[in-house]
Amino acid sequence: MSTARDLTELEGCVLGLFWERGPCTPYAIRKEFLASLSPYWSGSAGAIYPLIERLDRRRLIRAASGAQGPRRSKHYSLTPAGRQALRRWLGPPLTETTLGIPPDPLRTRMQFLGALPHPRKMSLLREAEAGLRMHVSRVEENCERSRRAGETYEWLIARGAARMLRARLEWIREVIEELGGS
Amino acid sequence: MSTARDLTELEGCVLGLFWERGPCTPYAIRKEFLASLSPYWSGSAGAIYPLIERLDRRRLIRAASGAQGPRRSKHYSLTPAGRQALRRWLGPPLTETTLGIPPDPLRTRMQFLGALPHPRKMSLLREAEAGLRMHVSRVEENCERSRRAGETYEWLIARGAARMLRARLEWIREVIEELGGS
DNA sequence: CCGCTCATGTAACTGGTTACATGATTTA
DNA sequence: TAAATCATGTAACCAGTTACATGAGCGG
Repeated sequence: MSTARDLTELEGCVLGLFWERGPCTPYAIRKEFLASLSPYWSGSAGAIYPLIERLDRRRLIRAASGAQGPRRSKHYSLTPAGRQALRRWLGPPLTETTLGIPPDPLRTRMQFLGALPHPRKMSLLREAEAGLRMHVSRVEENCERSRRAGETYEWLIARGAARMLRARLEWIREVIEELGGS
Repeated sequence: MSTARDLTELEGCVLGLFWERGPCTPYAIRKEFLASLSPYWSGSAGAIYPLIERLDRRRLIRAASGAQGPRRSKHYSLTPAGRQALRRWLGPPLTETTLGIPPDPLRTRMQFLGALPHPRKMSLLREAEAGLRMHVSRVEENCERSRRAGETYEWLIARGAARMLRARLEWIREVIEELGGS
């Protein structure tokens, strides 16, 4: 039963954050996204606040009854239904969208590389390599930091991101090698 | 000059396809997306047709003047402005969004794995491993096929996807190893 | 007390999804 | 010729973006 509309990535993620940190304010959630290293999570106010309201209306979170911190900020926390929705969102089962080839705007662009004159093509590739190298090192620092701090999950996540970035970097090098003399 | 609104990923990609294949019908473009191995590209009619119209209105493509194939299908082709827009979209420069940590719904979920009871957690991980393995082998076949056919770009793209999937697979194994005992 | 940033919101827009509709062509 | 599927669309909806607004609290 319960065809209660599936959660979006952002919704699932917000529920997850409420689970992770217990009662907290919308802004605390929002900051999490603002601080994210991935540009995918914008944390724009126009996304978060209406979303919180939605979750509230669906009784997946509720304004924490107990007295809260300093002043006038509404704290929300996960309801049992919310916890269940979170688990459902996590899976199993995992969907095709979760497991399949993830989108990658860089890869997409590479497909049409031939539309650029050779010099520009090469400078694009060099820029990509440099940028990726920078991102890799930044994420790997992060990785190291959370490992030292013993935050297992954070560490695993950062590691996943690092592996992905490194795969992209090695791939770009392969592309350069392949197209270098064309 | 020309603050002509940036192209979306889908728009850029469609221009790229017109570049790749020359004059063709909206449906031919659409089929390309429908055939994609990545679930990210849905190829829904409601996305493609209005988009084609948009590109037409912006003079980035135009209905091919010459006589076309069999009957009553409008062929479009890239205009010079369209070609330029494509190159601009490709870069350089590359944006943060293009180079930064790409979104990965699987990685996102892993962050909240702790919300699942241990057995369910493990079965989720096993499902992920199995699914990824399947995807990897499927994409690697593709890779091999295009290598044999000598389609350099297709091959590079497939290779990028394969590397990404393999990175995810290895990562999931690492997660399993790390969490296996608890 | 003045101004800055915090925290919460909202209105307008936009690109993409879902689901349906419709003629044209092919196939059984 | 009847049924299927090709090819093109469209209407309603929806989540997220951009840009603006606002009051509360705090630091000079």
